[in-house]
Amino acid sequence: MTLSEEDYIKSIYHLSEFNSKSVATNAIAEQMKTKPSSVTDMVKKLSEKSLVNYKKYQGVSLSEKGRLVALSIIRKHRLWEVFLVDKLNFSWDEVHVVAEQLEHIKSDALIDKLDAHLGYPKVDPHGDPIPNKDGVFTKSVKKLISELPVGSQGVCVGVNDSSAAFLKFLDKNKIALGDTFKILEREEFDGSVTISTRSGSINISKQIATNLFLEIVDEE
Amino acid sequence: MTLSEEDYIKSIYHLSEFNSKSVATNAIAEQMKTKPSSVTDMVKKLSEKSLVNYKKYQGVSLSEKGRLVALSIIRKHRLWEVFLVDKLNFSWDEVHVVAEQLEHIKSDALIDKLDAHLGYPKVDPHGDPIPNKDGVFTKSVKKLISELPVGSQGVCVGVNDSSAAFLKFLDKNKIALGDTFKILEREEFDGSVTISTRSGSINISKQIATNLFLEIVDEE
DNA sequence: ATATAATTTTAGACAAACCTAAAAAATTGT
DNA sequence: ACAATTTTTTAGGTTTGTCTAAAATTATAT
Ligand SMILES: [Mn+2]
Ligand SMILES: [Mn+2]
Ligand SMILES: [Mn+2]
Ligand SMILES: [Mn+2]
Repeated sequence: MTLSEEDYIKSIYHLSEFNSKSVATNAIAEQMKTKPSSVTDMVKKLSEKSLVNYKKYQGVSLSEKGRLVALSIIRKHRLWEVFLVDKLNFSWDEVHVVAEQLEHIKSDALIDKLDAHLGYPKVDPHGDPIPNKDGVFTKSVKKLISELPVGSQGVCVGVNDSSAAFLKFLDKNKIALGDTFKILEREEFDGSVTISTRSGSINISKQIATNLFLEIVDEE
Repeated sequence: MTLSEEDYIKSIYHLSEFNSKSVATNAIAEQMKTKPSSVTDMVKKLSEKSLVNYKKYQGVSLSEKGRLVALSIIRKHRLWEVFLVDKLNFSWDEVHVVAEQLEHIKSDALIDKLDAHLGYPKVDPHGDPIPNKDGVFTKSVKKLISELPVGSQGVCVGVNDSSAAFLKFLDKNKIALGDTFKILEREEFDGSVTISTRSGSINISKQIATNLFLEIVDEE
């Protein structure tokens, strides 16, 4: 598999991660920052290799084989992110671009040993699950703050957007994974939400609320 | 710089490391496992970029700019090798192929932090020096066993051949970097050498003797 | 010195991954 | 229903790095 093929496979995986339907050529082009015609070329090649299901004009979806390839790249990406943060002291907003390169290094022994060296982590620095060798991972029961009712309380376990801009914003506002938040109030007008934190309560915009995952704590 | 350009630059560096003359097209082709015509193409491109000095039919040599590029890749290669051996418990015969990929990862911050994480090592697992950021490294005063007179005593500090086959041979014969050897006898007939080790004395073939470096210990 | 051999370069092709422009198909609005 | 718009594909080209075969140059041997 070439680097480019791997990035396309990963892109298709992420685009179909939640809606499960087939992915549009234009959507892939946008995510990969290429032109739709380039996507068509690549999709044909991936189809030849039985990595995707493709019929002209009908969009594309990963085959089981393609899904496993995607998960093995995602496994590598996230393990490297853990390494960069835990061992090399990168901050969580810097690791994505580097992991984007490291994920393509080909060596099973390397990933096995890296996994062991890191103590078999289950999630990456952004709270995303790390699949095991066989592509198995536990999808945690996390919900976006924007989708939770007022009164909910939970631990912040992940971000929906892992752009450096968003992560730096969180750092600046002293919001980190592992923090416990309670949803105090939602403003119907603009969708902003007031949450309680260790250091008092703050109001976060709707955009922030749609990018922060909580794992609900039972309120007995 | 593309991955391929980097590998060519590194190859030219290694081929001119000791003889200092210009490097032949065929020599590069052999090392890179490509055809001479491919080398000519690439050498023209590198010449365009002022990374090498090249005149038709006259061979090629690195420019100062090219030399610095070579050393920065070698720095990355060797730092990754240290990481693989020291942190991930690879054996010294397994690391070269993986480092061959890792050396092309582009991130200055990554290499700086890796260097710090490893405690600023001066040599790689094969005894080869690690250049600093500016391409400076101390070339140690090591000599091949085959070039030393009988009676010399020194510490084994490096290998000339880092192929897995040779390194495994050394492991099997309990020869490791850091061991102290004394050259007891040289057989003129076949160039084999008898050396004393901790565990007695052994006879090594001329081929082995031309691939092991000693750093001479003053014999006061 | 000159024929022979080896080395190096050129010419022309190919695959991978991208592009632009135009054509084809699907979707949408009235 | 069907015209307009959007999406997707096709056709044809480019760049990078490779190849084979042939030509040019340099080195070697008698
Ligand atoms: Mn990538
Ligand atoms: Mn991540
Ligand atoms: Mn390499
Ligand atoms: Mn080495």
